[in-house]
Amino acid sequence: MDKNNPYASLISVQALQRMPYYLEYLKKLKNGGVETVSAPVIAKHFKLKEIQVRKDFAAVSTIKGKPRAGFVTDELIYNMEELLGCHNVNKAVLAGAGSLGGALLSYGGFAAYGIDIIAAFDIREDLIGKEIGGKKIFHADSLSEICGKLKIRIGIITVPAEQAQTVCDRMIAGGIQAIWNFAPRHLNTPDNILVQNENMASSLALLSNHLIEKLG
Amino acid sequence: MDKNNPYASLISVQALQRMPYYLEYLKKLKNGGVETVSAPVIAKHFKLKEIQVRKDFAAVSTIKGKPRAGFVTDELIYNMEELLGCHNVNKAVLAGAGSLGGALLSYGGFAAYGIDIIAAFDIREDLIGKEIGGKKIFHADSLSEICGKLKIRIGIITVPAEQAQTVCDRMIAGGIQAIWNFAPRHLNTPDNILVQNENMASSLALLSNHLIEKLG
DNA sequence: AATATATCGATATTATATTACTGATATTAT
DNA sequence: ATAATATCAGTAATATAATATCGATATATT
Repeated sequence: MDKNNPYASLISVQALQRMPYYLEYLKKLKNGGVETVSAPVIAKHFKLKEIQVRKDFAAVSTIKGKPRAGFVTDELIYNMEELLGCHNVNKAVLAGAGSLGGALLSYGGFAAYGIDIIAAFDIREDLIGKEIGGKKIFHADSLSEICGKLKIRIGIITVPAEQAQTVCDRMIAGGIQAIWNFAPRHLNTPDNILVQNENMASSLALLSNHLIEKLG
Repeated sequence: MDKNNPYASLISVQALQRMPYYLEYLKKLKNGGVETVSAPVIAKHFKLKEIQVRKDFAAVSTIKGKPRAGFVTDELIYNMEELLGCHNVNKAVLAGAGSLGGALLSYGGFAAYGIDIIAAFDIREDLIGKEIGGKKIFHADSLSEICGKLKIRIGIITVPAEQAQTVCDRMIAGGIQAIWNFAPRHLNTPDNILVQNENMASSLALLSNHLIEKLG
């Protein structure tokens, strides 16, 4: 849903999405004392073809593998982390502190990907002023202003579909550059704003369809 | 991460993932009294090419559009819902009633996609016996047994990465056919089990990478 | 030291998804 | 009634991603 964007990089979307899996596994291997790893080993673990793994590794950096030994685990990890921005820190805000928003606020895993949620917003008076996962909740009316002042670049939308566009507009007014949209609705945005959709329904669509094919 | 599966249908994954977006918009149009809609109109709304929209529509069914008028909104909706299994009901269980699991249990949107979560499982004693979103929480030890007895076909995994494989094995032992995996780890499963991964890190990978390309 | 072998990188091929093209057709306008 | 036009369906072309092939090379084995 978010093709046609002018910021597409050389590495394919599919390859990028495989990276976090590689990364997690590589870290596990490293912790186990494994210093080098070959494409066939990784491929077998993930049930992928070894050529694809090698291509993916080639895409993250210029490091080369050695015949018979494979790749240096540490180098792969570092380069993947670099590619994924794990070494940067990007400040983000979250709009919609409901059940999903709350779950994201409580989730500790974003730091590893260079995302730091520094504040949350909602319109429900009973939530404002409270904290979830150590993040304070402000009134949505102050969204643009706070984003602007703190130079936030990433906005996370976890409000109901009906409010998604409004929140999106406010984020953009506040200078947000990238939006991670969990609302099941298409967002209308200027071309220079990156929208990354995370629609449960899209995922369910695959699951349901597969089930139908498989079980009738 | 879940290619090479023998149940791939004729319609592409990408097209399938666009369907929920179309569906949501079509329903909105229908509520507004719109009886027919053309590919160019839909394409403009989603910033897609009209050819792609037409191809996608052609993929969901054999219904044809009429030159100048377009497609009958109702027919499109019905056929998409059929494709996505919205008219079926598939029972599901969820393992891991933490913040993300809890959010999913509280989420009301699954019914629209034919998924009915009937029970949750966890290992934390303080959660067992309680309810979240009207769904009772049982001890994870009884997972296989209950899945088997109730003939559950779908399992949702929202446990931490370390426990994901164990939970997955139990689900399969209980006869689960399809797994929706939110744990950031690859699951090792027999070929006849469908695994649909929903990895936040994969999504973040795209977001981070785009930000780097765009903002440095 | 010579040979075998696992793994590599580079290039070529195939498969899949997207986009373009062309002629047909139903509605609207003249 | 005729002409103009928006939209369609079907086929062709292009772009992208996945996979296969092949010669090169570093380590291990004899």
